[in-house]
Amino acid sequence: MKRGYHHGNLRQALVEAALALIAAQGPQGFTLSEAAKAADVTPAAVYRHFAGRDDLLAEVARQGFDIFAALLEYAWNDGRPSALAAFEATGRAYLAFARKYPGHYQAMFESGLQPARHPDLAAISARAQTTLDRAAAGLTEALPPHRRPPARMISAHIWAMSHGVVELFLRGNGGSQPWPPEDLLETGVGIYLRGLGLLPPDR
Amino acid sequence: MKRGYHHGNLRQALVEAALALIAAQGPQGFTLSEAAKAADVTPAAVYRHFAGRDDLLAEVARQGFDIFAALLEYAWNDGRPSALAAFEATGRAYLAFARKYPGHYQAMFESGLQPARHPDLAAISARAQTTLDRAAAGLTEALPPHRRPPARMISAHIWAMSHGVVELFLRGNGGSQPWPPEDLLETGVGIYLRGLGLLPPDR
DNA sequence: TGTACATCAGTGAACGCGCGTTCACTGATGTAC
DNA sequence: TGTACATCAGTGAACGCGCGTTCACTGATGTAC
Repeated sequence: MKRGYHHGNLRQALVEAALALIAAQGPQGFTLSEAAKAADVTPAAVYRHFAGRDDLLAEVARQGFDIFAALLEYAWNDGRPSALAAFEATGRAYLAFARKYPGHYQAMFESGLQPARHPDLAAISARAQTTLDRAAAGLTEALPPHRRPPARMISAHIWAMSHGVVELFLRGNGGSQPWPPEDLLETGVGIYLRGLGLLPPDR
Repeated sequence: MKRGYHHGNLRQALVEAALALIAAQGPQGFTLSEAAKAADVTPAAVYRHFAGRDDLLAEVARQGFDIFAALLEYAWNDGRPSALAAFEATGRAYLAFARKYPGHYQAMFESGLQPARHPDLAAISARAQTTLDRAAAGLTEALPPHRRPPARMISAHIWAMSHGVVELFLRGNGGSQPWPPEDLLETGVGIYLRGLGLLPPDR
């Protein structure tokens, strides 16, 4: 793509360069200078669009949370066709996001940046959390109140298992397993739902 | 502690300095130079004991896997007093290890070093994996064969949930939750075991 | 329609810093006689 | 028991490198008249 002195959309080009670097080398393999070079621009030019390295990284994470929340909401689809089916779709969407957007995922969960220092980040990540909570709440409505755990607890369990599968079996930190991550998550969530009493105990 | 020209046990002192740095600042916050400084020694002295930065980090991880495998084996205790109780103890031991040895844990699972490049590391981590597998296998013996999932799959599920709880709720990457990580893991594993048919469905 | 000018995105050089690593060396330790 | 000497753990200075960041600047763009 030709360009002259002015880039056109350097801000987004830098975000995408950062994404590629993170996806290829992990969140610590990303440097401001390399992102600038990948965008065919001097490192100093970055400062026209971001306050510095951390700010660029935060923007990557912010866009990630945006996509993440949208994907989860789409998968949840207001609990249709059934709370159970929608819940399972949400779990699958989690893993699909991690697989399809590895740069975003790592910026969000493995880059070590504190959401406290970027308030908009905390807000938008809360949106994703809310979707997970709603999916869990919809699920538990089928349960009699006396054995209905808090929705927030269920979403935490599912989130933990999903995140664990991503870190250990998608990223490979847990060595190789005989099953693809998708199958591991699906069976794990299935057993868990059986334990909640939402799936028949036998097979 | 007084010391003269010779340190006495610099090798282990460097490992411990690295552990403290990793625990305090994450696996990327550790540098060879700072570890040397913490051990009150010139950076060049490190090369008397390690091939370089990566080698020191790998030794930290190796010692971590050693402790980890031992703790899991101790908790499993050959399936006594019952396979179920021993399995639950193993799950608790996982989280206890992550809490008590944060430097080791991060070096093992978050430092991004490839076990392939350190063969002894791969071997010793397989030992921990084997303990988890055995615990899962002992557990499933109580199940009728027709609904007995592979032990390796069960251990992968539990490992994923445990690791997820550590990363999200112990390290704080998942925001704050109303429950301590220990409770989240305990309830999550409980529901999962119910789903396997190993705990009574009601309460 | 043409020109003067304000705006501001990107340049290029420079900075101080900490990193991992190397090298010739020094001085403490412990062993042989 | 005392001395000469080999061993080798740690020193101190230096290296090249890439990092994030700053600064005065330049030149493209688009608007006012």
